[in-house]
Amino acid sequence: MATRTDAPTRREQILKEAARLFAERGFHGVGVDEIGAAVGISGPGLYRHFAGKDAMLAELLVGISGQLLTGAKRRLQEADGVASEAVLDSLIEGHIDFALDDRPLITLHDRELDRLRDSDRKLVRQLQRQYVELWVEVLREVYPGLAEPAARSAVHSVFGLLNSTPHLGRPGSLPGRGATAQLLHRMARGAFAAAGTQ
Amino acid sequence: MATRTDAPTRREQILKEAARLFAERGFHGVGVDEIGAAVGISGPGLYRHFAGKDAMLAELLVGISGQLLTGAKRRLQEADGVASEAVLDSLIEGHIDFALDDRPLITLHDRELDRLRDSDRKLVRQLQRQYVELWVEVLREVYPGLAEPAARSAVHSVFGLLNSTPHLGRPGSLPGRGATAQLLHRMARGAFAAAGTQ
DNA sequence: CAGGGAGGTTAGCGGTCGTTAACCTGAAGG
DNA sequence: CCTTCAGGTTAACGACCGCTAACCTCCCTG
Repeated sequence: MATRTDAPTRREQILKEAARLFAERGFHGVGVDEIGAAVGISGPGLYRHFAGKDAMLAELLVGISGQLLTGAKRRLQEADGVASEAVLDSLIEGHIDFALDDRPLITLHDRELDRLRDSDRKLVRQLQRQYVELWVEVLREVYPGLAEPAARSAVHSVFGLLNSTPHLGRPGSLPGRGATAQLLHRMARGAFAAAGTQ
Repeated sequence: MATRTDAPTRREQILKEAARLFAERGFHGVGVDEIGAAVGISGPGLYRHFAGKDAMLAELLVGISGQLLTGAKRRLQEADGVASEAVLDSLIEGHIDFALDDRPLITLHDRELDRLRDSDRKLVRQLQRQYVELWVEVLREVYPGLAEPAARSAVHSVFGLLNSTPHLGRPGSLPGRGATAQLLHRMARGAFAAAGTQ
């Protein structure tokens, strides 16, 4: 884990605030002036850092999809030779960490995809598909009887389950991050088990 | 089941098309001219049927929440004296039917709530909360060991699982409606079981 | 110390969008 | 047969929004 200690760049500040605002009010519901104000500059000032409002969304969505995929690939590589069950657990854990720590991004991820330029959307879709296929492979190792279409549906459904964290109330009304993560993990495994047996 | 056989009113046509468009491109991403064109009239023509664009969204969201709650109450009443397990199954079945048959509405339901006027949003939230509480009660009858906060989290998560249907590809690439419904049902039960035991 | 680029500012343009105004039309009712 | 009204139409207004233009001000560097 290469933890960042240096201060975030202006670009990163902007992306973070833009993600929050987009998640709260939707891409079209947020003006560039608001995004600028959130980082203490005027709206047009943003154009020193991004080609346009679309470019911010694109960078966010490509970034999320890429991060998820990269993280999953790393987990798979690290767990070479390990039991499939443990790999599946590792994938679930990674996704939960992401869902709990980057709620706005998780929200955007499946909500504003259609607002992207064609080329960006295709890229994001491709990354997402790879991520799903990776899960499907591991899942079918754990449950060999599971047909591929059913496995894909099961993976999408568990993503829906894990990505429900934004609906779980503000962080604080929850029983605590650890307990929530454990609950989600158990439920995901339970859902997969129910999909894979019978 | 009081199946409608008469032709849909103009209002209903508009609501249906508006729901589809809002789900596809977001509330702010759709213009009134487009909604009008979808039912064969001009944009301003809509104002003979609705006070404004906001009013369409409000009616959609209030309608969804009300329908879900009403359906759930009916199911609970019909199943008086029946085992809690069967009641839970009935709730799940009802929610799945809704998610599979009214995908655009399911999408809107948790996506565009913040675009509502304060009073409408409060109403929708109240209906949603009642719906959740109803599930929580039944769930805790089936799994008495489950604490209330955990039960609420579990219910929200299972909603996320069931509401993932829009991500499962167009209806046709699926293994068939019946099979999909069964898979979702099994996974929901599996997730609840995992939440409720240990 | 000159100069140049990075990173701001404000003013304003062009387009879009929700909404209103004014007008039209066909069918129903007395 | 005249009236009324539900349900349309087009034109246009005002607001907002993304983006560009033009300008300013540090700070770094040769």
